[in-house]
Amino acid sequence: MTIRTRFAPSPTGMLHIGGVRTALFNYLFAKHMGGEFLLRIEDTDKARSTQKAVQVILDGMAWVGLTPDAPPVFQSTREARHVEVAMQMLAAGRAYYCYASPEELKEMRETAQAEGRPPRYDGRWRDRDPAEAPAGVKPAIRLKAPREGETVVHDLVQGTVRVQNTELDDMIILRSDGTPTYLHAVVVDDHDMEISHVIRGDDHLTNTFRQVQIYNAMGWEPPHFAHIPLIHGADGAKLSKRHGAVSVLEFREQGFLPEALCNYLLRLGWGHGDAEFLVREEQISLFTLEGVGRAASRMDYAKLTHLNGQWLRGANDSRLTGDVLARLEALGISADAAAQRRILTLMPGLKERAKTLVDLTASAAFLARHVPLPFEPKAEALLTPEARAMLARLAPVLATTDFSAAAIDTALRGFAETEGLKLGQVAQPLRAALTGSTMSPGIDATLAALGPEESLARLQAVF
RNA sequence: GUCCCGUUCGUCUAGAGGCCUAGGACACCGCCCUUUCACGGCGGUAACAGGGGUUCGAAUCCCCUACGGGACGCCA
Repeated sequence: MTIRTRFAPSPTGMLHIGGVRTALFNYLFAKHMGGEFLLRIEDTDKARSTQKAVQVILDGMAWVGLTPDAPPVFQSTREARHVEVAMQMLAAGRAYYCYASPEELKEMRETAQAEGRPPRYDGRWRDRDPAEAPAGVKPAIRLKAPREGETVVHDLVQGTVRVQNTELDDMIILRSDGTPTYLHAVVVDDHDMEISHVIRGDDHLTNTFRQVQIYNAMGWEPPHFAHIPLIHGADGAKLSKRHGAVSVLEFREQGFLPEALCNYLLRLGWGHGDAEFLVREEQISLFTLEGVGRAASRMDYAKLTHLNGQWLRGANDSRLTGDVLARLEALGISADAAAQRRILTLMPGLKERAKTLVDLTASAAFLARHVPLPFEPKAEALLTPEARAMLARLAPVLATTDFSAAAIDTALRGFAETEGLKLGQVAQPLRAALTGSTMSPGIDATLAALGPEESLARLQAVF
């Protein structure tokens, strides 16, 4: 049997980070098993679904590198099939028309709650002759669920979970307007798409019992289920906007690399020994559902940030430079060809110090600026009259070097010695004059990246 | 209210009856490295929710309690 998983988001306008994790688990499981990963857009709620919202999902998936193995399936295009299956169930006596009004249903729920019973449909049309149907009322179609025994789900994460059938009621599969309900559509689609493993958030666990009943009614083999815990915010409550970023787009804007985000999301609720830093290939070979925890885990932005720093350090310099350039542009700082070269040259030193692309951009900005440099207060303070005089003596010394990092380092050490200064006493004012800041990559590398003309111009500006 | 699920350092986790004096990572605190800031290195603080069993022996198995989460729509 082919292993086939799917990620089935509804287009609500954003791709939630919890959804990304669900998608990642589906993807890794499928790849680990040598199977396929599919995408299904659950756009049956016409009011909420827009082409733009769909695009957000597709872009987000592409960004995190979770490419489905087939074009996405749009649930809205499958309505006729959902109806067809409902009709088959009706014909087979596994479903029935229900003419109960919304008011009746509301009343049913309220009295049940008041009596301490679970709020359930009482099955009043289950065995009634359709001839008794009230005139002019369009019926919904309900599943004729078993009333005795229990329904069992062998969940690959949660273990065997069973529920008494008396706890379940006859769910609606087709609304009175003829449209399928979500629970029904999902079952039909998963069956038709030949999904072997349904891996989804554990908020769907209780839905699963009802879905299994549909499989049973149709005589279909249900897929394997794996319900993974949800992600919570730092306070333990369901992750929401007040906890910080939740949409993948926000993480992208905040300067996180997709690799880092995926790495973090994987480690959230899944572990494999002491492994922390994992590239996609390792993720695929190591991922199993047995490693998935059963408890919800809390989002920890600090750890994500740390991981992002690690990924940043390992990232390709020209890739990072490209991103930094785009971000500088967005900040209104345009980098000419020379500035672009400087950024690329200094990138190894820059990325070592950054945690996010936002940090990285901020630390690279000085390379694109021009002579009246903006100075941070601390940098300004370093440029005392004595320091400026010292830099004036230093400039000609530097000018004699070939401006390689090594030559600059030698020259600086020699200069400090003749001046009777510690290296730091030379380097810090120098750094301030060149960068406008008190921190930067090594001063030798910084000088080398800036080049002789620009470096000397910046020094002259503070004499 | 009813049903379902869960509970190891602050957080993410390792741990499948003796290897646990409970390991790693983030965060935090020291020290080292050092031209700044980072990185890196070394060290430290810090957890088996509580109570009963079972067993020679329990973080690991069972029960109860507490707490947390989820689900109970003609939403998805």
